[in-house]
Amino acid sequence: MPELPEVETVCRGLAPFLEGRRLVHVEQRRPDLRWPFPADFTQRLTGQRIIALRRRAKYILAELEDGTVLIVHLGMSGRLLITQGRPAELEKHDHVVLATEEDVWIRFNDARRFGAMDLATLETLDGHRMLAGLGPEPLSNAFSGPILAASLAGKRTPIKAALLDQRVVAGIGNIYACEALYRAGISPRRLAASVQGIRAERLALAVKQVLAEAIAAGGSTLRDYRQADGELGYFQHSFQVYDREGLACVTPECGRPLLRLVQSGRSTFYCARCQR
DNA sequence: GTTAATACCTGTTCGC
DNA sequence: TGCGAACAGGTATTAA
Repeated sequence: MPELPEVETVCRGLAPFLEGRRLVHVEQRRPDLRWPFPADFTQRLTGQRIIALRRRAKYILAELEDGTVLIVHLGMSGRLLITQGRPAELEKHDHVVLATEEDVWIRFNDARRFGAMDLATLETLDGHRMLAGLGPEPLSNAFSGPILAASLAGKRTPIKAALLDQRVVAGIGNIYACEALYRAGISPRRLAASVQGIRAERLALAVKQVLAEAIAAGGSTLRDYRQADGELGYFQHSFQVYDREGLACVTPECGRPLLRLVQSGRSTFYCARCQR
């Protein structure tokens, strides 16, 4: 389930193989993922040099030499597989295949097809429907306690749901929403509007810490990608509450069983004692 | 205008 | 063992 840290890890892992490289092969193997590909998708990419690879929220952005920007979203099951040389055979759900002049092959594999690819230009990027309206990058100075508090003011929805709202802060998914709330000691059921002052400060800090630690953990797995055939998209990371229903709260003086509840159709994991 | 529910998709897990 | 139901979840769309 790629959230911001996983996407950042994928981006960093791909950059050495793609930045400054020319795409000599672009193969689109079905008409759509979550949405249809642009009609001229392969034509606009083939032969282009990639100038830079970067991330915005959960999107990977590849800037091409003519100003085109390839937008990639991994959805929830999207993976990018890197091989030196053409793969002997493609796997099921390999939907897009790219190759560089250096004979590096990259496959976008996405069983559930919640992923997406689209094209924009540097000029139209900010207004692109996938990117317009995104909130601040949580790891940047554009995100802080006061900014979060202002964004939550008046919101009559649980704080958990608000954290998943990409307009409030970009890049957080279900897992890191749970983890950040646990770390901040805030109940997922708390009204978003009531997260102000010191609580908003704690939550903003928790979001930054949880994401930064996950990126650091992902970075340590990148070394392995560079050696063996790379599968970018997931990495193992240990969570304090996510998917730990019934297990003991890790806070030393607590140890109570963690609970699960469903909020707007999503599982939330939390400790009723440590989170208020 | 805001918030909640639903659709999309398929591999995996669980209960019978 | 086999089968079907439930579940996972990011985001656009629809409903309330």
